[in-house]
Amino acid sequence: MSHPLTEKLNPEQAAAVELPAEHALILAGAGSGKTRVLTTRIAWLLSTGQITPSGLMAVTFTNKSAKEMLSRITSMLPLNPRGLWVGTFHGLCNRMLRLHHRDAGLPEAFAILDTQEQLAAIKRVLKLLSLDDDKYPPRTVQQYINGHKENGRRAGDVDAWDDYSRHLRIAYQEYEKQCNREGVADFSELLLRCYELLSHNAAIRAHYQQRFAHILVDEFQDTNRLQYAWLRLLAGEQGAIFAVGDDDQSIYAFRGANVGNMQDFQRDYAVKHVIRLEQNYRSHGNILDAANAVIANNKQRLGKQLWTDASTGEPIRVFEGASDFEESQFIVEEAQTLIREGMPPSDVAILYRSNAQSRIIEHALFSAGVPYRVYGGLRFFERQEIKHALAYLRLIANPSDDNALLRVINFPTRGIGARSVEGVQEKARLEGSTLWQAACGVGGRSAASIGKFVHMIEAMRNQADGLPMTEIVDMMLDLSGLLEHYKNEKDGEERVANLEELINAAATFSVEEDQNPLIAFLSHASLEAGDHQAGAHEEALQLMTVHAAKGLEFKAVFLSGLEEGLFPHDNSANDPQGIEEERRLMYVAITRARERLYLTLAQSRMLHGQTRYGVASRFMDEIPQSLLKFLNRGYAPSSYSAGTAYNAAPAPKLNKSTPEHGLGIGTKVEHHKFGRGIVTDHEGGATGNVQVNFEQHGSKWLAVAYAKLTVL
DNA sequence: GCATCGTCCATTTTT
DNA sequence: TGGACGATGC
Repeated sequence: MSHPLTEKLNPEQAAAVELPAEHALILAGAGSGKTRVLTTRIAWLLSTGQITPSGLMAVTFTNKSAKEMLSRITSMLPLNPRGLWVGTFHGLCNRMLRLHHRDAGLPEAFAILDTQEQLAAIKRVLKLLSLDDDKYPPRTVQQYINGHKENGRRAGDVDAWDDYSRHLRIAYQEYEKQCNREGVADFSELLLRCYELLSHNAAIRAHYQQRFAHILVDEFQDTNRLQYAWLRLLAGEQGAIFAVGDDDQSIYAFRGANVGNMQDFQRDYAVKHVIRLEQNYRSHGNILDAANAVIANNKQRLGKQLWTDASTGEPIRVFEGASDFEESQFIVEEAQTLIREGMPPSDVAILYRSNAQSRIIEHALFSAGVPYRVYGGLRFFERQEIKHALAYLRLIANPSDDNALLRVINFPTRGIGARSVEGVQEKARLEGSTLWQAACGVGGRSAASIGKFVHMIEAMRNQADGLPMTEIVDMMLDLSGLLEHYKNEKDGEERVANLEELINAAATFSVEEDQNPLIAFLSHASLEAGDHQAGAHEEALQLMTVHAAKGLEFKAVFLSGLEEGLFPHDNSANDPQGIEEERRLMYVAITRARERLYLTLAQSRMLHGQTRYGVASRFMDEIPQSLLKFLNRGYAPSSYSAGTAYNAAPAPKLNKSTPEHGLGIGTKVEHHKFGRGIVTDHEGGATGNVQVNFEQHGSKWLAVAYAKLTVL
């Protein structure tokens, strides 16, 4: 007897959907239908009457997946998505903080600082404290602050043991004060503040604990400690947490994600229900076998093995270019062939480990006239003109927002120079007030221009009251002179168009009845910076980093730059944890492909202005040779890295000539002890030394006369 | 206030 | 190599 909702699911999926109202951990492999399970679970809970829409919460990391989840739920059940608490961690915390802003100690119209704005705010703090930029780089301080917040620590909770750490703590402390004075919250603040709201306020905590009988979490492996603590607080004694995740796809440790939360969750709640979703509906057999083989090398795993009903499919194709140029060339030609044979360009992805690799590929694509789209560019709400417009809107909502004030006090220019601004800042510092308060009472030389600015903002505030959102934006663009400014600017057409698009965005933005539209719109702008660029679904090749590809799938995938140093990246090479994360990244990359996978690498690559000679990635060797098909001239089956590669196409030389001993850069050699390697540098002629990058033993300098190197 | 020059740096990134 | 950012000069 199965429920209609679960009829089309496999046994594990169905079992997960129909679990009792108790804590559960679903280990969902790549392509195993985890979103489907999550949304069907929600629909099942609702349609069987176990819960009402207001009794559940579903948390995701990105707006995209939150939207996806909502739309899938509403397609299964007739529901008003408004009442559902489905959203991102940040979005849901924001929602709670707005509802209880007084208890949370925040002004109603608190602004949300994005990463850039937080950095700007930190720079101001450092300046105020006269902390040296070189010794205390703003970015480091930012990481320090966010790191502590993500572990639930306020400045007062932080340890300091020497001058340096004491200064960092002071900076954190001052930053906290400044944010409170200005009524702003950064991203991690949303979470921490919400956590504190729940932990300090028993009534509010009890309310939500009673309300949310079911809490469903997507991408659980990406949660940080604070998010986990927040979930625990919300669940309380009665709430059931349904956590879905894949430890093998944990690739965000560098930004605080703690895979350990999965084990902690099992332990903390003595989770009885652990279900593995291992049937993959995405990729052909060979691709899955490769992914399984690679990830099997990781020690720290909860354990999973993907399988499929699909056929073995094609072999995985390997191409090794003599240079990065040749590699790109190959990718472009091959992609063109695929397209010619009828594959939709948007179903072909070119993936790389780091953004810098995209340039040469883009160049090749551009030269060949192949349309492509790079993910990860500037997003709508991050554009300069939009940021300026938003700053005005923020001042309307909350004039204490110093960040916003500084951004636009003299933009468009209105005769308030750096000196005048410093004057206001000094006054504010002395009075312990916000810039706005200081600006209101400014006298002296700059009084006139600053007074005009103050009056302008006040006029906007007065006019905005009661107006619909579009008219507020329209009025602001007019009174501020922003639109005028960009209209007069040469090449300003696109910016003008973007500002007009902002009016559109305001028009299509809908708010719930009890919300202040301006505040809601500003939250929306901060929390959903907007899709990367227009034209997401254009018929074009898709270029992106492996990180950005997580969650996506393509018929054909080119995975480029498979060299030691790049993938796995040098910076992760030294610690086992780092290598395991890189390997998970490799696993994510492989499992993006449905039917065809290309692995490409280059013997030489331009990096930081210098030619580097690399060795094939260790991850290549972890894939069984039987799954691979080498497209270049024949490779020996055991190891095809440097040593066994073809020796046609001499590697491009630096400005060094080949020395007498013949061991020029790029020569493949073998050493009796270190094995195969490739010459990467030399000095001192025939009696001198050569630098060899060995496959197994890394880079070494050797004396030519003694080393007994065999040229391969 | 803006342009230009030099210096420094160089995974991955959503909210 | 090239971009981003800060200091310098008009």
